Amino acid sequence: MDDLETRELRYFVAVAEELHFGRAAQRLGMAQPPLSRAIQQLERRLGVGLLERDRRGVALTAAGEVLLREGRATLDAAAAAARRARRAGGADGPGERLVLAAKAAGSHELLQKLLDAHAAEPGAAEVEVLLCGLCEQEAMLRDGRADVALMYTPFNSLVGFDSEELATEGQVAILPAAHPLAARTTLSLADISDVPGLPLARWPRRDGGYPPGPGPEIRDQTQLAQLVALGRTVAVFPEYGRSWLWAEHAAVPLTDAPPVVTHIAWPPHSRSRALAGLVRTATRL
Amino acid sequence: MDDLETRELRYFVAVAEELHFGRAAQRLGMAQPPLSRAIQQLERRLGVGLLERDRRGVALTAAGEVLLREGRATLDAAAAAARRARRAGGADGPGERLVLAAKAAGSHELLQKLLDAHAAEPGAAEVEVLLCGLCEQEAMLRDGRADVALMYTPFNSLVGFDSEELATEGQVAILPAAHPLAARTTLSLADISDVPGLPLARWPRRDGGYPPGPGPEIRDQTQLAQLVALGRTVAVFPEYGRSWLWAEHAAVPLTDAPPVVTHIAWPPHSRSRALAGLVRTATRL
DNA sequence: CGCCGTGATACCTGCCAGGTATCACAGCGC
DNA sequence: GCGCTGTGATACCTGGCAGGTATCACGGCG
Repeated sequence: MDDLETRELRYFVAVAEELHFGRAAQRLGMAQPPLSRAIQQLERRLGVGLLERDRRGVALTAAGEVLLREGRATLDAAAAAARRARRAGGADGPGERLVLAAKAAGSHELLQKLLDAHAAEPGAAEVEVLLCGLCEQEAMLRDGRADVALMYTPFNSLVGFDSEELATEGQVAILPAAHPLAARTTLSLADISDVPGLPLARWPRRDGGYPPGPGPEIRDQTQLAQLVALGRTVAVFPEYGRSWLWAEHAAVPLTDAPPVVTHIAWPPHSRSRALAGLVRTATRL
Repeated sequence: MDDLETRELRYFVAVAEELHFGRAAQRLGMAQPPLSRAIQQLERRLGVGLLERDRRGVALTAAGEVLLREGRATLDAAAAAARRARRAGGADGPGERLVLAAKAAGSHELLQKLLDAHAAEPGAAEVEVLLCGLCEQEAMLRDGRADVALMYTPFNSLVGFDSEELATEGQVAILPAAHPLAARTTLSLADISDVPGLPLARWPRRDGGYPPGPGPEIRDQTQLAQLVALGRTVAVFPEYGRSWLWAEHAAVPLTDAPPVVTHIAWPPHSRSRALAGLVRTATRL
């Protein structure tokens, strides 16, 4: 059967995400009629209805859901192909360059040790560090902006990547130093989940949404630090968070929070010497 | 930057595989000049040389190698998107259908048990079994011909898939019943690797090539069975091979061959109820 | 009953993918 | 040396299709 063109997938993904032909067309920088036509053609070629148009917006069919998921993966793969090929050709003079994606709020100590150890290796590839927000490493690996990433389970998902475990650590409660609970030597999740006047901070889920609850929605570490210092919230955070604590903060170990495991992860089928070297260095730390 | 179209990737992959514009064009069902032009355009758009033309054939540059690997993955993803969407829409009447890929020469017992157990589950999805050759399950999962597969490490690679371990077993030497070694109760790899007049059969590697050596190149299990029965070769094979032995064959356990682990594997990010049910059934066997 | 806002249709046009014919060049047999 | 063959590149043309504009059909809503 004839293949899907990435153009068609781009169009479909835009419509499926917006659930609105007009807005999708605008986002794609084109007029609405050709977009409608393109989607109709796609449906005819696949022999399957993708969208349920009912005069008041648009809904995905089961087949549409599948194509949205697989289409996104395909577009990521295409973007990755372009980026990686471009990079492989651009800098063939000084040897390969690696792009390492890491959470900006991640463990500075580990990152520093990894970069130092790698730089000390003879013939090590140059490593560019790409710091990202809370959950973007996965997307960066998938679409080729990064070659390798530091990921933290259970926050990041390792599904679809190769990885090696680097370290395991507990989590702490980060709370205002002045709060009575800050004096405790250990806490449990139950202790901090229903404190009057000190709601539990809410981290974004993988889909970008937030779990329900009274606490503030956290977008980055700075914001969290400020909120805790102001006495407005308490948060669960990995041990390495101790390194950025303010005087107004206190960290108390949590006995029953799930442990956080740091992994180094990379796209499957990557077989470059530079990447292998960095991974080897990392596992030896 | 503007995306790559799958058309361009198809063209490039064809040329990169053939290393010959004329043959590639023929394979693509088009004339050579537009193909040359398309590749030139692609190189200009990426800003990177992909092929080294030197008047006597064509060679891949470093960037070309990268684009070949990533391009194949992208094309597989696109094919998978089309197939899975088509299937998701086609059979929405009787519930989801699953396509299970399994090696034709794999363990019949395990497959039978899995299918029986799954069929006994209430509300189980219909499972279509797709039997394939020696190493095709990976490609089938990647390009959407199958939804889930039984894979055998170390023969299959699990890189890029999610999987669960199902069983572990040893390997046996399969040799002519009349041969003196057939009388032994156990053997080591050293015992069978240099037997005069009985060379070791060579299995295909993952890239489709064969390791060097004097023994015959094996393409399927029937061929192997015939060769062993004729006294022409000895082969290393998982325990489950005992089920298809002929009277002319003997199987002797190998003490130092790597164990074979059976996994059930599926593409990452598959989150269908039907698949989850089959995997759950499999892990409970 | 007009008036939006939705997606679909009709129709036109310019671009580009692809075809044919040909070139430029390197090896090679004589 | 001189064709001959086989390589990829170039020149030029054409048809189809992607995309634009104008408009329709229709459902909610004041």
